[in-house]
Amino acid sequence: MDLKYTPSEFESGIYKKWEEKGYFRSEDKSEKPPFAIVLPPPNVTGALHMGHALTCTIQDIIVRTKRMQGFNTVWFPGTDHAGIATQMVVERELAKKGVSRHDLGREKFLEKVWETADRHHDIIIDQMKTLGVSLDWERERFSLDEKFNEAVNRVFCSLHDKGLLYRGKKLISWCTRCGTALSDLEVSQEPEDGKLYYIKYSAEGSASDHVVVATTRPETLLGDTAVAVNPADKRFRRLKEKNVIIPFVERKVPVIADDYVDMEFGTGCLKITPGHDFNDYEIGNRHGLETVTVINKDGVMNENAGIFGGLKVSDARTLIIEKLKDSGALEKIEDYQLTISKCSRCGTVIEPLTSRQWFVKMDGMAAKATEAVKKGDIEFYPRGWWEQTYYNWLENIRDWCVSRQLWWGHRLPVWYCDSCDGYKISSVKPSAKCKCGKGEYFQDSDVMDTWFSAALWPFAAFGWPEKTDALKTFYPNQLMETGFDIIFFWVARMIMFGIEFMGDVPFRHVLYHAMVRDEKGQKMSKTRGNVIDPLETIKEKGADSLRFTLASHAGHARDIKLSESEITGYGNFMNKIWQASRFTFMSLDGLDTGFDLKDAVHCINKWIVSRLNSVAAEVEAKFQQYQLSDITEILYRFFWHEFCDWYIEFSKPMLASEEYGQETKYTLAYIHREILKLLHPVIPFITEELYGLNPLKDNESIMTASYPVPDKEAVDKTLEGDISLVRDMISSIRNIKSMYGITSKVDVIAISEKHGAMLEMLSGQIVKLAGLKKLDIRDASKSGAVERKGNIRSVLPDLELVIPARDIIDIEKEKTRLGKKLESVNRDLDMLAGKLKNPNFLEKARPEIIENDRNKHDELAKLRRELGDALEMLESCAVS
RNA sequence: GGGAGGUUAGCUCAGCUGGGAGAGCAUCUGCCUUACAAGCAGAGGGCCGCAGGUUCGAGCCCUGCACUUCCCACCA
Repeated sequence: MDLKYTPSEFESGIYKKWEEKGYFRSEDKSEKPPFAIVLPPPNVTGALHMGHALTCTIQDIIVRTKRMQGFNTVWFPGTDHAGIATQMVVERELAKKGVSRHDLGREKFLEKVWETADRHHDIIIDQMKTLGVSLDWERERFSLDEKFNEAVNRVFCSLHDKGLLYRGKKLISWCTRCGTALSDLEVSQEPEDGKLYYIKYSAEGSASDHVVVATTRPETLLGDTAVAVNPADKRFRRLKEKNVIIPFVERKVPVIADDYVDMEFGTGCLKITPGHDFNDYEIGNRHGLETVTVINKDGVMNENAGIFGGLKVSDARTLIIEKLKDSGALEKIEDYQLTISKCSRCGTVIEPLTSRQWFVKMDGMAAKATEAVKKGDIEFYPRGWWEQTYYNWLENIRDWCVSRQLWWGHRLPVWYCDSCDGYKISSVKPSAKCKCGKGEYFQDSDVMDTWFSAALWPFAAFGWPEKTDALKTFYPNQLMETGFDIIFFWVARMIMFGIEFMGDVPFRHVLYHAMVRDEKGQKMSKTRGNVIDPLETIKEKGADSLRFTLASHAGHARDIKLSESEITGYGNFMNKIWQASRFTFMSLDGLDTGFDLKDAVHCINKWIVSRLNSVAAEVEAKFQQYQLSDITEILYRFFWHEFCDWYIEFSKPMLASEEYGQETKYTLAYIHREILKLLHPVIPFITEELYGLNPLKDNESIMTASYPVPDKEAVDKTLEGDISLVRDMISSIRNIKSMYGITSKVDVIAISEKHGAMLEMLSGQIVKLAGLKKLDIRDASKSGAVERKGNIRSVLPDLELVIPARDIIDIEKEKTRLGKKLESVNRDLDMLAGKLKNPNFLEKARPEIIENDRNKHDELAKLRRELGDALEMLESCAVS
């Protein structure tokens, strides 16, 4: 065994072994209870980042724990084709060579995309393996594979049959760069400095009369089909049922009254462009207005824009402003802070325009999805955090535009007739002729929103629409672990489709993880240059260090601030585990592996077993709530500050003793093995490596070992308290020695009523750990002969320590030390006494609280007496 | 505009149905004590964001405010 912890030497080998042995496998049919979780499929757009490392770590911890607990555990792997995102990555690559996707053509372009997707896929899988994920690789799927396509088509057709899918010409968000329609979610609002233009529209039949409208998009006036005012606005009464004339296109449009118009804003007069604005579109619908489209899908003004036709939107705007100025129709320009819609993928300004697209009706499914969470069929963790957000979104949901004018994705299973308006929904080309009798069917060239297929993961992954055993066993999944940023994109839609197509929710629990940020709390991004690369980190510090660090942050906060130094810090813990293991193994010569733990009698051995079981119970409780950060903290503390700092130190003389040697060796090996098991889900590599060296290992891999089940019988709180007193005693002596700068060994007289026997048993260790020459244990009832005067004293509950040190004692120092202690005791005591005197407290507080406070009070009172006594003796000492 | 978080030691965060503030890291001091200097031992450090209120008792509950992060939203 190496003297130092060097993870690079064993991590990759261990992973290979796990894979070869098939430890990640799950069974379609099994006697064991199922535990299913689907990995949120990473996009094949690039390499993994810290966010992926976090989600993988969290899921792997849960999955490994469940597997060791005896569940038929499946962690389902896959990657997502990520339609628009991946297509864009490839388009960018091509753009560097000056090639567009249209230059290549659909088929050639898709070949390129597949190449890219495959390349990224391989990188991603390798990265995940490096991190140690225990995904059931044999089940791996791709969201664009053939079987997935079947499932997607099935759902599409079925939605259509149910009347939940329709084709409609509506105003939609259009990205002119991507050349596709987008769903609401794919549009982000960004603040921008803009201008508000005040433009005169002259009234029909009156050369002098006019209205002024305020707009941020003057170029859309070409598509205006009305001007709206508030019905209550007296200023515009004269124009009721009159027309105004749109400049340039000289169109007469009506002045209409609509409550939507805010009298206070701008001029109180609103230009209505139903063809290019969502509000206007609705107002237009209310008033039966014509919709005029002036902007084409390529972002160029069309023939309806008159002399501006053929200009790009931005150029048209500049020119219009110029011409309005020239004609005197531009009243003024104000600076204005506006929010602008942009394509969340490429940042291009969104053009709302009317287009024929496919929509999924959402309200019915949304209601059921809301209900499922309200009823508790699905629970969100952290509890209650995202529920409100989820409800709000579902309650205000709009129909989902699922068609995309992209090439990379699931092709719509829609077939149009080339000679009439007829169409058919079908996964395969319809064999029959169209009703019209003449036409041939051709397939829609559009593809589906990526999230459409993503919404099927929890059941499509297990073979749906076939009724597979896997589906029967693993649906609903037990858990979905993901980022809260895709709660609408993905989680809500999985829930809706799950209920719709499987008749049950897709998963029981949803665990949301935080966003990984840099140490200053800023988002990690390449442009900021603050990215911590998981692979680099693993190479330098090992996967376990990274995993432990990430897990230590996996509480229920929304942000994680990650720093390199922290990962290094937890690397120290890995080394500590390594070193303690070295000690363990080198101490086990002559171990009887058949020893029965129940035969161990030494209080220290019983104590550490008790502590182990207490800790296992704590971990179990935290695991129930997915409080992984608490688990890492508990285990860190237990391993380092109890097992290493105290147990190992106490065990040293015991290991060599004739009487306790055997039981101590066994206990040491046993505790070591059990802690490794508790730690394994978090830090799988080092624990596997060390488990293999533990003579008590009960199988060839810790992955197949059983997770520690807390044994209540083994927990002895009294014993834990007693040992705690011994620890306090040692700490207290160390404290005194440190204060006085005593480096030599000292004598200590310990006076106790009840703890004599235990102190006697542990005297060897106490002498060593506290740095004593001699420990003299006396019975409190017969301690009269102890000379306290002029000696250093320390008082613990039922334990008084006297250090004969007349020659070194510094009266003033000692007075300060004891005085400080007394002060703090007095403070607590006053507080307690005050409480216990308060009739209101005695009357209203819960009895157990009062009882508890009384006990505390009595204990402190005793301490105070003894401290006072000690101080008094110092005084008399000073005098004499 | 609506909604949800956050504010506790220098930093990162825990703090249970309200019982009287904790951890890790960092800092300071002393130690190469034969598992570990990536270590051991000891110590210091807090108007729990501000102001009210409820209560015998508030870091925790209520109200307001400040700062901050994030969602959602059609004010031209």
